[in-house]
Amino acid sequence: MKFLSEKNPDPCRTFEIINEGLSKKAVIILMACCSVVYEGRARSKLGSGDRMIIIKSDGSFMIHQDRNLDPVNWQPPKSQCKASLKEGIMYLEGSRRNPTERLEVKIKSTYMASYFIGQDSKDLELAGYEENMREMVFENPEIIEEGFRPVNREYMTSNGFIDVLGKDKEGNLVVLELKSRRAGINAVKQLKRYMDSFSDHKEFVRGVLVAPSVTDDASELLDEYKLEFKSMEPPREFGTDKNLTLDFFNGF
Amino acid sequence: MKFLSEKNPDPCRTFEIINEGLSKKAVIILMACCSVVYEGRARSKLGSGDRMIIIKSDGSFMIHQDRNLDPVNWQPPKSQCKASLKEGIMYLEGSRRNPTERLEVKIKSTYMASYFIGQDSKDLELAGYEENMREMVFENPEIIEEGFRPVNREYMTSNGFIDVLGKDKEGNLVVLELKSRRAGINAVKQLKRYMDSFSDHKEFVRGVLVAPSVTDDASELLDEYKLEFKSMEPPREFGTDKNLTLDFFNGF
DNA sequence: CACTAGATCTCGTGT
DNA sequence: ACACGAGGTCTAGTG
Repeated sequence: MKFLSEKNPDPCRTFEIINEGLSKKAVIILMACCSVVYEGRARSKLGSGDRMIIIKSDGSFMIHQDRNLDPVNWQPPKSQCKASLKEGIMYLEGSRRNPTERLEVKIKSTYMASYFIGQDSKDLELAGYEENMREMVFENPEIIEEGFRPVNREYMTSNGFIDVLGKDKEGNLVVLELKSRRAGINAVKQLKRYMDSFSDHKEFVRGVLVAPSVTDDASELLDEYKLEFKSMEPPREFGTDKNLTLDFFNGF
Repeated sequence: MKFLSEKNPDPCRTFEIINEGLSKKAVIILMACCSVVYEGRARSKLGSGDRMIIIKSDGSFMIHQDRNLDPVNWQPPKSQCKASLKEGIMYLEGSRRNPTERLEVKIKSTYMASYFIGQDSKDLELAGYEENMREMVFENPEIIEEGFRPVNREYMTSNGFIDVLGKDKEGNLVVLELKSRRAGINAVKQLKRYMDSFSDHKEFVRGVLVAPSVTDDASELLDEYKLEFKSMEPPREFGTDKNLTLDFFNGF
């Protein structure tokens, strides 16, 4: 990895380092005392304080305080970033169109200015999502109940897409609503709305909420609507190489 | 601001710097080649690559790649973070309970290790939200229409909270659904659901979607449901000092 | 380009 | 602690 890092650079030198980093498509990291204004989808201002400023090579621009996961101000990937020096003071501007928005950072003093050019080709492999549950239901329908057969995934109704539409062993239509986390009343209402789009259907239609667990009020609402609940955890195997899961915390 | 930053520290020195930063409740920043595994609400693994690792003083823990706004792996505020050295290799672990989850980072090599102890007491001031619209409607009801009087905010129905419930000059109940941005069909459906909870009401009830604009399909749906639309921009004044908005981009 | 729906959403707020 | 709603949500996937 190529990188440059300097401590307590003056505004002029900070300006140089940032421009060098921008032209090299590096990841830029500043620790600085700064104030921020934003105008675009909303509008915000942030008074003076010590923060971390990050500009990534894809145009992502973030200002992080010493608290919270989320940046206090930011600009999404592909935004234009440029530095400027006015009357000896450094400004950073991130802007984009569609929607039009602008972020301006006034740098009072810089404690550290750095940029990094590294290698990172690997993407995250993930498991434990609703999508994985859907796959599992199609691969092994019996986990819903004996005789269950999935028919459609992402079945379109006037009230949105049904996660899984299937039939039980009696031939009744079954609407599945999948949630990878504990389901609340909104999940039940969502399922109910899907059920409503079958209100003109002649035969009986079952609705089943499939999730690891439900909240108490959601459970009551299920009873009220005569809907069912099936407890299921989202599968946690990685797609490609199942052996990876055997020594998950050792062999990485 | 107090800080320490070293280039290319060996694993042992990296270990020291991180422990120093943790004990001082500093913000720690590492640039390192690392691999990551996560297990908790979901499960993930990330192969080797150059990344930025941030540990904030509130326990927030993030691994950022050179792309995207969001960290590729993370642990929320208040999680426990500790470093360890096994057979000359540095590991970072972030963990918490409720839900139980664990993030482990294996550090192959460190390009830079730093920690910072700064001052930042300022919080973000925001404007341009639904809440501000609601305030505006209560302070100046005539902007909805002549004779309009707000009665309740956050009025509870079986289908959720109504943004603003009021009466028009004829005494008819009026349900307002506020959106700070262009409203789509979901906003109309939401308003429709609120209207449904008044279906047993004897008198006529009006439903008005209040937003800067609506999408075409939302407009059609409004007609179909016999609901109204009132164009309104969210206010963009800051709560405390309205003068701030006059020279928004100058006086910061 | 828009629109949809999920997320280790995060974050605040109310109970 | 839990549940719920809003977000400058972000992000990936379709049409």
